[in-house]
Amino acid sequence: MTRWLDDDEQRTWRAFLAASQLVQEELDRQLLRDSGMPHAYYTVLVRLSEAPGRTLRMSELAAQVNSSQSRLSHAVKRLEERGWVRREPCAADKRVSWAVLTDRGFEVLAAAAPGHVEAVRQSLFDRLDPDQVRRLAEICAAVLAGSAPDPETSPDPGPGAPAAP
Amino acid sequence: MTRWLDDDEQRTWRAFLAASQLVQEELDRQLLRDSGMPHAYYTVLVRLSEAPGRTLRMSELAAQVNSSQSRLSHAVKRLEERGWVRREPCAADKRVSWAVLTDRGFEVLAAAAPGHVEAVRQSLFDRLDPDQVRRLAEICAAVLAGSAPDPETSPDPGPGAPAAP
DNA sequence: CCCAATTGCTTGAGAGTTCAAGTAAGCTGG
DNA sequence: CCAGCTTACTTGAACTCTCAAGCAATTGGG
Repeated sequence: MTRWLDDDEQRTWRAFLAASQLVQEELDRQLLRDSGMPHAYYTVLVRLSEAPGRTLRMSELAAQVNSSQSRLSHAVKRLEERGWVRREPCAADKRVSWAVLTDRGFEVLAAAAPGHVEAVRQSLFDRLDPDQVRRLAEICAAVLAGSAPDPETSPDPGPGAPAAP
Repeated sequence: MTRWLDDDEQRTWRAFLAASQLVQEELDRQLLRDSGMPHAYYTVLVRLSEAPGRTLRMSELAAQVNSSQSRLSHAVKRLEERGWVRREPCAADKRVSWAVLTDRGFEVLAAAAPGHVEAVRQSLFDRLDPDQVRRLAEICAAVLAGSAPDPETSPDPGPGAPAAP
C-alpha cells in the first residue's frame, strides 16, 4: 500500500535534505563563529528590528520566526541576558509580553548583517542562476502553501501598543 | 561593499528557510511521534540497512549521513542502548569501529519506513508538480556542487525501503 | 455574575548537537 | 626503530530545542 519513492524521487529527496541542511549549517556556523549567535537568534533580532518601535508581542514574534512559543521564550531569555532584547509587560492585557530590541541589540545585528548576507549569497544565490532562483521561490511557495493556511496573516498590532522609542 | 539582498531575493531566501525548516520539522515530528526516533537516527538506520552486511565503519557512516563524527558517536551510543545497532571492533585496524544494524533495529526500521515515506510525500512531493520536482533536483544539485569538494560523499539518506535481507 | 475553558507565556526536564579535548592506534621519515 | 604526525573515534561540557506542565489573565456560556 505504501507509495514508495522511485529512484528519481529518492535521489531528489536526498539531495533536498542534503542541500537544505548544508545551507542551514553553513549559515549557523558562520553566525556563531563571526557574531557569537545561532541563526535562530539572528532571525529574532532581524524581525524585531523591522517591527514598528522595534517591538513585537512574543506570540507574534514566534509566528514570524517560525518558532514555538517555548523555544522563543528560551531564546529571548538568553538574548535578554546578553542585553540585546528587553521584555516589557503589556498594560492592556497582562498576559502579553512585549519583546523590544535594545540599542545594543541593534548594533550587534548591524555588525552581524553584512557577513551574514555574504554567507547567504555564497551558500545559495551564487550557486544558482536567475531562472533557478525564480523557480526555487515558486517551489518553496508551493511547499509552504501545502500546510497550515493561517487565516490571520495581517500584522495586527493588537491592543495597547507600547510607546515608540 | 555588502551585496545586500533585494526584495525579491529577500522573499526567496525567507521562503526557502521557512519551507526547508517546515519539511524537516514535519518529518522529525512524525518519526518521533510514530516511531520514537528523531530523523537523524532514522537516517543512520537506513544507511546501515543498505550497506553490505548491514555494517559500516563509523567514519563512512558519518559521511553518508552528513554528520560529524562526534554527532554520530553520540547517536550510535543511543541506538546501541536501544539495541538497534551494535558496535564491533575491527581486527585489521584497531582504531576502527564497525556499526552493525541488529535484527531488532532492522525490524524497527521496517516498521517506521511506510509512515515516514508517506510523510515525505505529503510534506514535499504531493505539494509539487513533476516539473517542479525535476527543477528542485537540479537546484539542490547546484547548491551541493557549490561546496562539495569531496566526490566520494553521497547525499543524505532518505526514507527508502530497507534493503532486502 | 461566575466558574470553566481558552489564551499567552514561562518553566523544567530530557535529548540531541556542537566544539574542544582527549585517547589510542597506525604511519613516516630520519 | 622510535619521535612525531595523522587518523579514527570517544568524551565532556555548554547550549539549544522539544515536550509536557504549569501559571496567571481573560473570555464566554449559563
